[in-house]
Amino acid sequence: MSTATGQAELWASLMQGQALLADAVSDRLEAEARIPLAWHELLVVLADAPEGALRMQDLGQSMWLSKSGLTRLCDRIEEAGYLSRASCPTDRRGTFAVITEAGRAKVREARPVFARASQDLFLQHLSPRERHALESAMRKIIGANRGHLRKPERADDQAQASPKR
Amino acid sequence: MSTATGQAELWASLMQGQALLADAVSDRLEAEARIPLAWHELLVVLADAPEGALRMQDLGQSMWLSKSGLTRLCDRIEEAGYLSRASCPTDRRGTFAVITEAGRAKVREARPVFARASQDLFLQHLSPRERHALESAMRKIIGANRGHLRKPERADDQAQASPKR
DNA sequence: TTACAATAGTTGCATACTCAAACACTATTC
DNA sequence: GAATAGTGTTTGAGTATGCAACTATTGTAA
Repeated sequence: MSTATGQAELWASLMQGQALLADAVSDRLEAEARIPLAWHELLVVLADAPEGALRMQDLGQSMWLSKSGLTRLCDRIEEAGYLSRASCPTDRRGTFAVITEAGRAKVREARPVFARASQDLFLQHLSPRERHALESAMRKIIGANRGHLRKPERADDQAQASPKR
Repeated sequence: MSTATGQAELWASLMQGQALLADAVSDRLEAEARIPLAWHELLVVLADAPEGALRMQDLGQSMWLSKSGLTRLCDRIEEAGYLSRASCPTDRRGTFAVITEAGRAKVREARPVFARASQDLFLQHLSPRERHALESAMRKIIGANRGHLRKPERADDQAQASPKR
């Protein structure tokens, strides 16, 4: 019977908790490793990629950002010296984002900070059961809304797409 | 055995799922009730307040926005005619945000749309057990990070607060 | 009652993001 | 082998947000 009001509260707790958590981790990363959370996320993807290099397009798939958002994020990171761009030899439209040595050093510095923050501010407060339940629930939500990915640029799963306002 | 890599994935699923969900609900609200999610959230708070009126400050506590963010959000909603400002008679520094009749009408229109979207895109995919687990987990996270609320303006729970960058 | 600190709200500036249009190439087709 | 359509990335314009500084008002204290 706590279902009537519980709906709004479930929504609120998810929205607020995620925001609060992201914010707390972000601040800690910024304080202890002097790097924004988004930079860290991008650089980690890059650092783990084969040559430390990825096409913008591929990077975009991991990054949950619009194309232009990714371009500008890379601009900023590049300006800070943590990545550089290289044009693709086989397809000269393409651009590679390549992590620099400074970028790798920053990742080495930041990754444990992130892990610790995530542990302290997040994982530590959940039992293994809860972690599992949370991940399972979130996966279902992701699955249910997968079709909503606002990336009209990726033509793959765009069958009969309506223009959408 | 999925605990080692699972940490990163748990984080990712929470971040991505929340974003995807908020986005999907937001789009639906915009499509079916022609109102942004943030407006809906603010107007619902206002509609449920005693006289349909709340001090900016009190609104701010429910809204998860900085003071300036709230000011500007109210500016936009006011310009659309869904709320109006009234200065407080007893404390002339204060401003009330008051929902207008148009605002109430919009809330009547939007609230069921939101409820349906929330049902379809979110609640429907979770069993009662999962809902409970999700809310419990998120509450713990909120509790653990409560001290992080980036609102230095509220002096209440700021005991020994360090300046924080 | 003048001075000083605290509070409520708004404004200027800088940042980050999206959409849509532009640009630079590549692939296709006649 | 030009036109045309399609892809990959960047750029331009508009919007939302936060921080810090500012205005206006209230409370406190000499």
